[in-house]
Amino acid sequence: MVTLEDVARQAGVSLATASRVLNGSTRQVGADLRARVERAADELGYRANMAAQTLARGASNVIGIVVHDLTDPYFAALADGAMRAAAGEGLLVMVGTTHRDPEQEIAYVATMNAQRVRAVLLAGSRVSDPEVTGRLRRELDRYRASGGRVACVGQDLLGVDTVAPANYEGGAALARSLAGLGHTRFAVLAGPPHLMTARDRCAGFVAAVEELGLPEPRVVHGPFDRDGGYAAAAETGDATCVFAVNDVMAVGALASYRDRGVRVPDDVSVAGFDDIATLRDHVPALTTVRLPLADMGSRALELALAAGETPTVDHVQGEVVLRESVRDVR
Amino acid sequence: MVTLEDVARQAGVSLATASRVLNGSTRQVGADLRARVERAADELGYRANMAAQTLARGASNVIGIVVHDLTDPYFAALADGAMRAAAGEGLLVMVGTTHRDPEQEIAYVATMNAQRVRAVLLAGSRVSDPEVTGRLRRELDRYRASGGRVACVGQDLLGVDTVAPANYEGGAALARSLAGLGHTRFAVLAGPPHLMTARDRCAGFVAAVEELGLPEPRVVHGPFDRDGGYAAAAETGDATCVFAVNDVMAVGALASYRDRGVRVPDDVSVAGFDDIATLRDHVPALTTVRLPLADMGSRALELALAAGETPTVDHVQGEVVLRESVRDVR
DNA sequence: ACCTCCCCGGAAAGCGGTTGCCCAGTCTTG
DNA sequence: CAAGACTGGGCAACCGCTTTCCGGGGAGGT
Repeated sequence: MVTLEDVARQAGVSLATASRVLNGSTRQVGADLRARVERAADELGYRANMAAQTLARGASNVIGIVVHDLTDPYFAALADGAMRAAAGEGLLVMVGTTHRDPEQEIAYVATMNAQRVRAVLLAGSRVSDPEVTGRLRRELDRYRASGGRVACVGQDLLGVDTVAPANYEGGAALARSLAGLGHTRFAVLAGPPHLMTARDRCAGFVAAVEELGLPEPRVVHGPFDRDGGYAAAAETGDATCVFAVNDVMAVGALASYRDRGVRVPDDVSVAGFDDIATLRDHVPALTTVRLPLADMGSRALELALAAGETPTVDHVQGEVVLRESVRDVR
Repeated sequence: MVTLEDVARQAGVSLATASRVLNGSTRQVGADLRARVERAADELGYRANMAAQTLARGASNVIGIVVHDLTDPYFAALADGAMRAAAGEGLLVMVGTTHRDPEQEIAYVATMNAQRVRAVLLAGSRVSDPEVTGRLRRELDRYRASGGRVACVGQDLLGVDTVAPANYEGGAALARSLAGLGHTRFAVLAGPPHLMTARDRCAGFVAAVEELGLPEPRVVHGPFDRDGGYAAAAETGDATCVFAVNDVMAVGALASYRDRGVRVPDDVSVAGFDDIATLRDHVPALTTVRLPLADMGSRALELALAAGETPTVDHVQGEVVLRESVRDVR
């Protein structure tokens, strides 16, 4: 392991000079010494020890991102947006995946605190359990107390900078669009009852439907993933239009209908939420609410890095995208 | 920022004792002192500074993963597998995305070396440019010279532990299966010419076709992504069966045919490679070569962590999965 | 010719932990 | 009961780098 000292010795200069040459400094170093140091470093294959730099400088150039599941394209897109933004700032990214375990999320915040990362981004839905949220919040406070910055994508209930997708409004807008096509009997594949994102989307949808004076949608709960959508789709009764609270579930629902010989959109219309890029070529093309996921990720990083006294909440609107998975029944 | 010293002072013990209580050690500490330290740490909200620990211990508990693109489900699955394995070992993961820029890949290796990560996993196809590969290799050697471990998913040309999907054999097996269905006129959406993974899959396919005495497939190059597949599909001539060297391209090709009114599989059969989970509900269901991506990711981590004198190369076979996107023309 | 100021090099004090070593007290054990 | 074996606590020397402060020497001013 070659250290700065080795380089300095080989170059015949002091540690200070070598440090100034190799790792940036306001101070100038004479051209000849500078060249000597650079040559020595190159010959020896020197790489600065970042742990030492972090310790000495008291600040690291790493940020942390905590997501539920990288194989879920929703989080992948979010993470990618944040990582591009981070790369633009010269920051490295440390990623944690919780696989939807809130305890893991708390543990990751603690770990990233220990890493003294510059900022932590929490992506993914909060759960409604106040006890868990409280513990997470305490852990975040502890981190912020020592100078850490935090931003969150999802619900605004941690008292930190947040990029909040308009889940409720998106659900409502979608409901109005679908009703506009003449649908009256709706069902919602609502995901887990405690997951805020799922709940808000569902609630917005249901509220809008009722506001239009239409019959209350049947709400079917289940897991938030493809298989959850598949299973829940079996219980949509006589609804002519089904809203799955995310695209991945919607795709599961489509598969379920296909397997059972139910035609989409002829027999039943299906809509999702998120507009996942990987799923855009699905047949039938999925009606959905588009969220600018990559932008949301990079925006979250911006928020975290900006000084911000009082927490900013960025509401981002979704855009209803009507595609062939829904039928105009007027 | 609360330090160990603060905790020690508050607990009225020495630094050494506090360290032994809080950050594990072979040495025992008396029950009363232990309790005092723990209480103090909790009251103060102490979190060990990992940079300091890394420096003092001379080893970090972080591993690095370098992928091309997280939003590509292939890499997401690989990364997820590796991350699960890492979590099982109590390791944290630092992720770098190169967006297919080989220079970025080299830069990330340098950075992760600086971070003194325990191991680096390089996922994603190597390119055939020997100059770039040489520089990457030198950077890796530099890292390994200082005790770093490296494993790679893809081609075995860096002289490190490698998980090598049998791209050539997979392509060949697929060709034989398709020929077995009676197809004779093939085309290959071959991706970029310099990308090893794409090249191997294509080469295996072409070789098997020729070995069967069938006419040489038409090979169309283009980008390795969805749009590349879409564009290339326009140039498949009179082929009755088209092999896209990955699933994402295949989906692009399907979209292209759909847009042009070419029916799949009636007019043309389409096959991909990888068996991406997110795409399994695609219609028509994609014939492909299944790769156990998550396993490959975790296996790569294992290889990297194992002591291994001479580099191990793990060949992983793909499995042809016939689905509706190909037609039996016998 | 002298003084000041600036520029650049080096010595050394941290940054926040870990751990080898010494030491006092308590336990065995012959 | 003396002597060796443990136990558990603390001191202090690092780990590799940054940065403050000090000093020497050359340039510029008078």
